Amino acid sequence: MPTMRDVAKKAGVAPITVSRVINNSGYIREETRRKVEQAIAELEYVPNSLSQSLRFKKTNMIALMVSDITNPFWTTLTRGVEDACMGGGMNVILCNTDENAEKQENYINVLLQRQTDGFLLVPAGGEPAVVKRIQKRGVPVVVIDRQVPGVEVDIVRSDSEGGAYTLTRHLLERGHRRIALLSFSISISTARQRQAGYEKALAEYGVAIDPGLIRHGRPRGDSGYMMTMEAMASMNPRPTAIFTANNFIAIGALNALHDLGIRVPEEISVVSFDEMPYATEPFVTVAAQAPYELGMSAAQMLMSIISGEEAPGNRDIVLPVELIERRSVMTLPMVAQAAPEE
Amino acid sequence: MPTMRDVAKKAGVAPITVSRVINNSGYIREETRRKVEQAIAELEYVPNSLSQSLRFKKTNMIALMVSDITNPFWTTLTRGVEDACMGGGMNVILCNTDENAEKQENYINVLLQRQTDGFLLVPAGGEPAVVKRIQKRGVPVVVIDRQVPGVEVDIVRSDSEGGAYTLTRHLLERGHRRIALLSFSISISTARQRQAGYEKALAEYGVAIDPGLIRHGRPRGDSGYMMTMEAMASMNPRPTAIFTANNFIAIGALNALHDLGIRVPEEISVVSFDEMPYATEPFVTVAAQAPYELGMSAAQMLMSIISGEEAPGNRDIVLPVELIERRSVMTLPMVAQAAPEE
DNA sequence: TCCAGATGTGATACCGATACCATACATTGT
DNA sequence: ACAATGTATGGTATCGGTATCACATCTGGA
Repeated sequence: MPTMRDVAKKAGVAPITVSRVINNSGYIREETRRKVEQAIAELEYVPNSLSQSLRFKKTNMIALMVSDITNPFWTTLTRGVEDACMGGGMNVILCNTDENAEKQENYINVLLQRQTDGFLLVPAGGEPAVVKRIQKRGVPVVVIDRQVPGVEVDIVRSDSEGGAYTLTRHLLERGHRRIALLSFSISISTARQRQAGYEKALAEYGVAIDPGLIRHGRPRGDSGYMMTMEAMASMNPRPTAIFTANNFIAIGALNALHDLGIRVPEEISVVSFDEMPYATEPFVTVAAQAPYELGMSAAQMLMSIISGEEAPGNRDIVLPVELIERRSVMTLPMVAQAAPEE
Repeated sequence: MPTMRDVAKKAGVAPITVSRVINNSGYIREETRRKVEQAIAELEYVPNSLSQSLRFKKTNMIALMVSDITNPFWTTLTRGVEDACMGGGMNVILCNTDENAEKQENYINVLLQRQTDGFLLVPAGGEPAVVKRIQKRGVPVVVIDRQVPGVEVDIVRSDSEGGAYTLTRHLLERGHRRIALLSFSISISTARQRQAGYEKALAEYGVAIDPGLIRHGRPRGDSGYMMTMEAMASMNPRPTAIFTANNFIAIGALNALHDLGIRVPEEISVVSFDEMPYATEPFVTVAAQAPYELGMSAAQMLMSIISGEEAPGNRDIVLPVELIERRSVMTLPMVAQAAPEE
């Protein structure tokens, strides 16, 4: 690994002159530049950015911490972040927390030591302490997807409540009254907000909230499968529709229903939050977030905070969610249905 | 951001003493240790690993460059790499090349500048130059998934040829003779080897290879969709089975068949390389690779090369592929079939 | 002719942590 | 009593690149 000094020796100049050639700064005679460039080429010299980062106190790296790298929602978001950073000359360090606060803690420690310029954080565990710890070090943070209570921080997220409201209402309008909600831990704000949207729509239709129809597992396929199995066995009478709070729960639920021989939508309707891009045959009616745009705008905000263009604050950017109607919802025959209370 | 000097000043000692406390090296009086530890706690001091890396010429970072981060195959592999590195105290930088040689080149430049300790590379574009360039700098590389011609490098991959042979034979045994192969660019060695396995099985059954049944697109869903649409329109007579060379092509193909109203397996059989973990209802017979193990063993090999336990070489580790039989293959009625030429 | 400014190059110090050597005192053995 | 060793701490140089200041030499205008 040749260093700048090696190049300088070979070209017969001082190291600083090599630096000037590389950075095109200051005055350089044409002949000197030629000599230096030739030495660089011959040695295949590559500058060491560790020393540059040390000098400038700037690494041009930002960390993106997501909760589940196997979920296309997060990888699509990652693409948005990458594309936004590409332009800004920033590099993205992608970290997978697995919704595990301890893993998240470890990553943050390592990344702080590495002098990461900024954090894009999908906070695991819903603990405000993590965010505060980063902020205390003076490192910019933008939170993605979730709200964190009791911290002043910029957030970019989707309209969970609105999307859940729309989906639930979509079911209510088609005659459904017993709607199971298969969700994940309410320590995550999106789970709370999706439940709030569900309850708001039910309330508008004068339908009492039945806690027996609500389950909280984890946002993963196996959990969706188990919740569905359990729900179909224990919910009596059986719900006419299932609302799953994310894409992976939906996939698990569909697998469970298939294994139980319950047909969708003939015997039960299914709607879900999140798009399911890898479904072999997308047929589920969903409230689709815009993960790419989410990543893009969060990254842009973080970069402009890092560069000082914008001050850190407590912005709350909420991106809209789109209802995509497919074939997983059955309209029930009208039997003495209450009108909405509007 | 406090530095070691700040801590030293606060504790009334020299910086080197702080270093000794942190690293538990040399002799420290108990009282001095206490003072230093208190100063560290009060200032919330975090050591700067840039300077450590600069000093030790070791960053404890390895780069993992995969071709498509939205594909669960690669994210599962990534998990294997992460888990292997966790133990070795290594951090993983995940990069997504999108099968794009230029993007790959950029990442490698940045990572070389950042003094990355080693590379786990899924080479895009099949060019040996990339690998050589890294090796020339003395940075260890382990190639994953693909062979690179004309380079001495360690490789960890799956048995593409064997898996394709098994799948094709599975179809042949069930009476299929017109088998379409929907694959991706033969600049990628796995595409060549899967095609070789397909052709080997056909040859054993005395079936002539019909180039009209073979398509080369990209390993993505949209490409699978388009190839299938085109194939169904142009292949005459229509093949009785489709062999897709990876999971995303399979998903695209299934979507296309669904849109064309062609039922699987009643009207056409489908087999595929790679597991499809997010299928709502996994029913395709596949040759499943073991991506987690692939990542794990590649990472372990790289780490032992970095630590000097093993020397870099040209090992070729080939992991077996498992045939998982599901419901996407129909046994054809036996009409004057040639016996295999064994 | 002489000086202001442009042009071209180098020496030194610094970013933050630590290896190496030096120093100083305490303890032990002979 | 004194060397040998153990204990405890600090000064300095170093990793690789670059900002700052210093110092030449050259050019053009008064």
